[in-house]
Amino acid sequence: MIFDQYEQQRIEKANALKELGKNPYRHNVKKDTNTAEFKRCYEYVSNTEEKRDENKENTVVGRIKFLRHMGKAAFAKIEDENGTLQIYFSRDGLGVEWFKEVKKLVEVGDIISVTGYPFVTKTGELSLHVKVLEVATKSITPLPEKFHGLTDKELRYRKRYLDMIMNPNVKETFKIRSQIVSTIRHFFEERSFLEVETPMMHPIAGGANAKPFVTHHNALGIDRYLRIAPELYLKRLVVGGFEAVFEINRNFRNEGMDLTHNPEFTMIEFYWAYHTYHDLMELTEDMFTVLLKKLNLPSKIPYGDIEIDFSEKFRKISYKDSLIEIGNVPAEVLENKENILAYLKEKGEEANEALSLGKLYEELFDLYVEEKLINPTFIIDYPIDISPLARRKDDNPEIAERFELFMAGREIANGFNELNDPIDQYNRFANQLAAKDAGDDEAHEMDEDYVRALGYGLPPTAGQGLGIDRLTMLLTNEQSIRDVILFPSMKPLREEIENNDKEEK
RNA sequence: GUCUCGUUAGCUCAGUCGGUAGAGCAUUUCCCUUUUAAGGAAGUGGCCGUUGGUUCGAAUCCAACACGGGACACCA
Repeated sequence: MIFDQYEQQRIEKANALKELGKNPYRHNVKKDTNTAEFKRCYEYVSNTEEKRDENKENTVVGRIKFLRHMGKAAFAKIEDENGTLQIYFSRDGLGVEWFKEVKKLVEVGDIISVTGYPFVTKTGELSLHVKVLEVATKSITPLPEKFHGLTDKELRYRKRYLDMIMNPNVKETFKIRSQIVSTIRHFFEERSFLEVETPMMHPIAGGANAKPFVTHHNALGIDRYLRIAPELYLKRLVVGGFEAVFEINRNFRNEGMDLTHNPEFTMIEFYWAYHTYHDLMELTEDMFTVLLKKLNLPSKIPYGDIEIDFSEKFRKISYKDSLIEIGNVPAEVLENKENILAYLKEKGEEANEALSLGKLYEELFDLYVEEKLINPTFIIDYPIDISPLARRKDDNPEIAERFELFMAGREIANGFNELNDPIDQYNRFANQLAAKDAGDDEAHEMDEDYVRALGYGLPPTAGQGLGIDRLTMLLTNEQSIRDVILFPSMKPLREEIENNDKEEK
C-alpha cells in the first residue's frame, strides 16, 4: 500500500489534529438534524428582518464538498445523505487559535460536525453560522475535481463509494431499487406468499438453460455449482406443502457480460399452487400497478428514446401469432422446418439445420419480434421443446402453457404452469441430456431427486421468475445493468492478478 | 469471442508535421470577515496504459498485450 504525496500531506494533518488533542477519527458523533431538515425548518429566517435566528441551535454532520477561504472567514458546503448545506465559519466564531488550525488542517473531503444557528447570506442562501466545529473523520484521499467530478465509468463502477460521493444522484437510483424490492416483497406477503431461502450451492445446476460457476467444498472434496435458478428447490417446497412461496435473491450464470447481463443478478421467483399461468399474468399486472403507484411514476414512462405505456391492459398474443402479426413472417413459412430455413436464408440470416422446429421459431422470434415489443406484452403458449419444465396444453401437446412478459423490446418475466407429471419430466430431462451429448452445453442436467419429488405429487402449480435488475433499469430509465447494481462485476486489474499469484505461491 | 473507439498530473481534458510535457481544478506558500466552480500572487506535481519495433530522435508512426466504453455474437 503506497500513499502518494497528497495523501502523505493529509496524514500529517490528521497527526497534527491528534497532537492538538482532537481525534480525527471520532465515534459517537451525534447530530440533531440533517441538511434537508435544517433548510426546511429555517425557511422563515429569510423573511425576518435580521436574516438570522441566534436563539436556535443545531448540529449537522457532513462531508465538505466545497471550501472557500477568505482570510478570517470561510464558507463551505457540507453534504449528508439528505443533501447539502452551506456553512459559514470565522475567526470570531471559532476563536483565533482554533480557526487558524481549522484553516490549515480541515479540507474538502473531511467529515465535520458543526453546531450553530441559521442565517441568510447576502446572496440569499440559508446557511449555518458555526459556533462549534469538530472533525469527525479526516479524509486522507483527496476527492476528484469539484466541477467535472468523476465521469470515468470504469472508476465509477470499481469505486462505487467514490461515485456516490461525487455523483449524489446515483444514490437515488439505488434508493428506488430498494423501494422496488421492498414493494414487491410486501406485494407477495400481503397475498399470503411465504418468503423462503433455498440453497445457492447446488449439486446439480438446474432450473434454467445456462452455464454455471463451479466452486469446491474442501471438507467433502466435491464440486458445487452456484445456482443458476432456485426453481427446482422452490417446487420441492410446493411438493412439501407450501402453497405459495417466493424467493428474492441472486442467481449466477457463467456467461458474457454486457448492458443487460451481469454474472450475478437478482430474481424473484414465485410459485402458486392451485393457480394457473393466467392467474400469474393477472398478478403480474397488479404488481406493476402497485409498483408504479408506490414509485409515483406516471402510466407512460420514458425509457431512452421510447416510452412504455402502462395505461392499457397488457396485450396477450400467442407465440405463433406474434411471429405472423408482429414479426411479419408469412403463416406458411411456419408450417415446417424447411420453409423456415429457406426463409431465414432468403433474409440473409444464418440458419442451423440441426435445430428443432421450436428452436427455429425461437430464432424467428428473437430476430423479428422481440425488439418490437415496446409496451407491456404477454407472449403466451410456447413451443414445448424450448420449455422443458412447463406443462403441456391438454389440446396440443406441442405447446407449453407458458408466457413471457416483454417491454421495451426486452424480456422481463417468464412464467408457466409447472410440469407435474413425473414421467414426462423424466423423459424431458432425458431429452435434455441427449441435447447435451449433442453439444448443447446449456441443456438441463438430469435431476433424479427432483423427479422423485414430483413422484410424491406436485399440486397443480404456476410459477414465475422476474429479473429485478432489468425491472429496475426500466423503472429508473437506466440503459446499463451496471448502473443498477452497486458493485457490478469487473475484470480484475493486472496488479490484483499479480497479487493473487503471489499469494498462491 | 469479434469489430470499433479510448488510455497523457490526484480529477477533467489539450497536445498541430515525429524535435526538451501543457491547461483548469486540487495541492503547497502568501493576501483577503457574506462567498457560490469565490478572487489575486508565486510554487510543487508526469513510467504520456505495458512491452517490443521503425527512426539520429516517439506521447505522436507500427505491432502485440492489458484494462475500459460502445456495437455485435452467445445468453435470461
